[in-house]
Amino acid sequence: MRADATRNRARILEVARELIGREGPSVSMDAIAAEAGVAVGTLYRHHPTKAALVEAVIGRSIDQLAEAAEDALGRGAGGPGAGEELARLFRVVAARYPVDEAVKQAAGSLGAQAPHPGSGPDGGFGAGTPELRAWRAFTDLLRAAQDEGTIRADLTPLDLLALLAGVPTGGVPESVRDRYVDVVIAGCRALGPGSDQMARSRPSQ
Amino acid sequence: MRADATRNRARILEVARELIGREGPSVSMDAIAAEAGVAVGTLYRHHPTKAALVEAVIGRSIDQLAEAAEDALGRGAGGPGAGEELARLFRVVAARYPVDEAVKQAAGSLGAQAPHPGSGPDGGFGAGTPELRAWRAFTDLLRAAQDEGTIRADLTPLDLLALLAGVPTGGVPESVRDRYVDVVIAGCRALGPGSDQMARSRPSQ
DNA sequence: CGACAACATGAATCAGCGTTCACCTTGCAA
DNA sequence: TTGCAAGGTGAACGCTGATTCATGTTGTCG
Repeated sequence: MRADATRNRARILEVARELIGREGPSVSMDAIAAEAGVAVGTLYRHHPTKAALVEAVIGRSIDQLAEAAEDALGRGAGGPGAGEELARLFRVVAARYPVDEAVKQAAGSLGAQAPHPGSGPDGGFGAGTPELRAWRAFTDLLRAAQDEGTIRADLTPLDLLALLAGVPTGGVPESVRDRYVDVVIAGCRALGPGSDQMARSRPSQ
Repeated sequence: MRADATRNRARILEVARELIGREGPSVSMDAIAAEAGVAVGTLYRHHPTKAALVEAVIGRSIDQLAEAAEDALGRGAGGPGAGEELARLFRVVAARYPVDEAVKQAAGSLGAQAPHPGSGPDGGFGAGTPELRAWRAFTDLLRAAQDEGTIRADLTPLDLLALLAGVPTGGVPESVRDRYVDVVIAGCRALGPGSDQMARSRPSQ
């Protein structure tokens, strides 16, 4: 593949992500092309259709989300901090999401589409894809938090994604957004006895 | 006003609400007109623009939401059941929302748009509108729940609307949806014993 | 340095959608 | 019953935006 092609491919994805995040998935191909400094035709060389481009952007974002989960797992695994790491992860992702509305919607529909009963351990991703590795981290982190009793046991990874996606972020000031995240995190905490202990473990950001 | 005009006006609103709920605010005016059994021109006779039509639909929905709140207030006022009534209200509304995605978005952006500091007691509605009466019920119900210590004191009515709007409902089976509502409600509950201090720092309407 | 395949260009095409308006229909008051 | 204004109709217009493709440009390999 030619060098300029690779460069353009990267820049297109980057610009597309920013514009889709800022103005929603309805940005025109022309706008993306202009911002990227290429002609529309170039967009179509790398992505057969607009839907494909959007999908590529979303895929990359979900990938990054899962990688952050892998990081968190690395820090919180084995120890008692799984729930805390999950909360931190929520904050990080939510903070990044304001420029990423489209991804939110995608994540939400992920939770909607996947057949909850038998979605399997791979979350619907093909075996061997880079997503799979990171997705597993996300799943494992959740399981660890549930095992230690910090997070409600009846929540699936997809539930978490969907809930996270539901946090209203569009145009909301940071302080308010944090409050929303707080609420959702608090709601994910395990109920019943012992929950007073968790009151103390409020996300210390 | 002629009889058939009134009939059409009602039918248009009804159909518009259903279609917007089912397919999002991007349904074409032609589709609405066809489903309602009228010509496009008739739509424009009653609503000067598409945005106006959508706004009318959304307004009616928010109105109904607030009226349900008034009901709940009637049952839970004065007594210790304010928080419980609020939870019930959440469930009712969330159950109705699956056919009402557009309203969700609108409610969410409501929370986003309103200048949180000084949005006043009327939630942005004009004085004297039917919305105002019902909106107040919603506000009062929340305040009652906060005073009795059931709901976090730092949540405003708009926050509740936004959070409620955030519950993913699109294509989600009822059982899952209920779980999501559970999480959000749980998150809205007042925190541990030491947190009642915040009651005083409630944003003053 | 060629030469060629890969790549980029952007005007043209096609489709959908909001909106308008000149022209019929019809409820209803006189 | 009749007149007519309120109401309804739907083809036409203008615009936006996705997609194509004939043509021009440029990396890169021998």
